[in-house]
Amino acid sequence: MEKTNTAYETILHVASEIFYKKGLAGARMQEIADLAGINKAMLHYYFKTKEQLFNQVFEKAFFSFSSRIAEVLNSEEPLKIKISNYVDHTIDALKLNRGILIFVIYELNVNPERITELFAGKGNVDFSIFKKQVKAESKNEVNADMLFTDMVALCIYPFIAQPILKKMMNKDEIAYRDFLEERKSWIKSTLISRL
Amino acid sequence: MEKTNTAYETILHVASEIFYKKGLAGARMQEIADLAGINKAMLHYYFKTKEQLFNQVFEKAFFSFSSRIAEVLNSEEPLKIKISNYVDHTIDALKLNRGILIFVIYELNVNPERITELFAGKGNVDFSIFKKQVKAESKNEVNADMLFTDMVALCIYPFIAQPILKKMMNKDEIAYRDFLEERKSWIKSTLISRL
DNA sequence: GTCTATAAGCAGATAGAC
DNA sequence: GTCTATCTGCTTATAGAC
Repeated sequence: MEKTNTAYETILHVASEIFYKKGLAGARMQEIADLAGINKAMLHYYFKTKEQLFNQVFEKAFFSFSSRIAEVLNSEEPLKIKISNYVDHTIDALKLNRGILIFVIYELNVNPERITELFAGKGNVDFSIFKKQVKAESKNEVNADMLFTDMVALCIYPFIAQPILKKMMNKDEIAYRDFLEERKSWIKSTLISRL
Repeated sequence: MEKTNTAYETILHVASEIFYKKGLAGARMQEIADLAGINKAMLHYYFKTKEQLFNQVFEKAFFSFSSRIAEVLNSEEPLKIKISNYVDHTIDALKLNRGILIFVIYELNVNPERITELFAGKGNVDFSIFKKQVKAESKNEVNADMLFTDMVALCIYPFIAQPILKKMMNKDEIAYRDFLEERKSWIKSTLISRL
């Protein structure tokens, strides 16, 4: 599929891969230029500075997480359906690309002030809706903060610790993918048993 | 190698703080020297290269996690006690220093080959003991891989995502610390209900 | 828009006196 | 062990021709 991407988009794409792997300080403009098939001068023509390029990459990456969370928290679905959807979508997405997860976690902690900036922008998540719903749809007066924290934790941790868990549990690539797939129903049953 | 020097210890300590915050590529030898109260030449006298210093810092940080996990997995305690101890110790330790967590996660993913090296060394964790114990002490034929993954996930995620969770849940420093404390019993009850 | 060449500055590492 | 001065190479960024 030969879609003529603009140079701008091509750069953003390859820059993502480099920044995911090496972070802001470790990435090299030369390497990004090489991967994009242009030279450094052209790269600086499209993005004045490295930081500027980095910011574009980060915002895009962050948005891919916050939008999914916002979707779950703000939709009209019943709670159990919401949870089930979140688990499935998150695990499927991270199976395709877990590099983005480490990247966002790291940068969010290296530069936490950025969060304020990003949260002020569009697509804000409204936690109060979720809280009300938990109150209405659970029988056990579940703490919504705990439930939400668990939901995200159980889904993303196996990707964060993937290299070390694979090693510890002695699983190869295929066995680990099966493990991740199995976790979907395991997580759902854990979360729903709390309601 | 004789490493009983005070300067040696001081350097390792301040280097940790810098590397935790900025990673290998982002850290500056000058900054480490300044914080340690020496100059760059002296720094290179004690640690020939930046990588060498980094490796020492990383191994120490990694060991602080793996030793606690090994302790839990290999001890003679009943399963429920083990789990309870792990939750308490992990949350207490991370309350004091969460920077180390982000650091280890990042470097473990940036350079996963390092794991092989470290796992081959001392203090290796033996997962099979834990597996046998779960089989013996649980009534529901619980999947030990899942249980272990959940245990770690539920404890460390609130520290990984601390800045963003604080923002989302609208908690200040004190409220967040209370939340973390509350999680101890919440997590234990979640895990034990699975057994 | 695209390129070559180069400026400007920084960071890791060493030489060598004391 | 400790210091000053310096080397060397790399990296971002720009100037300017086409």
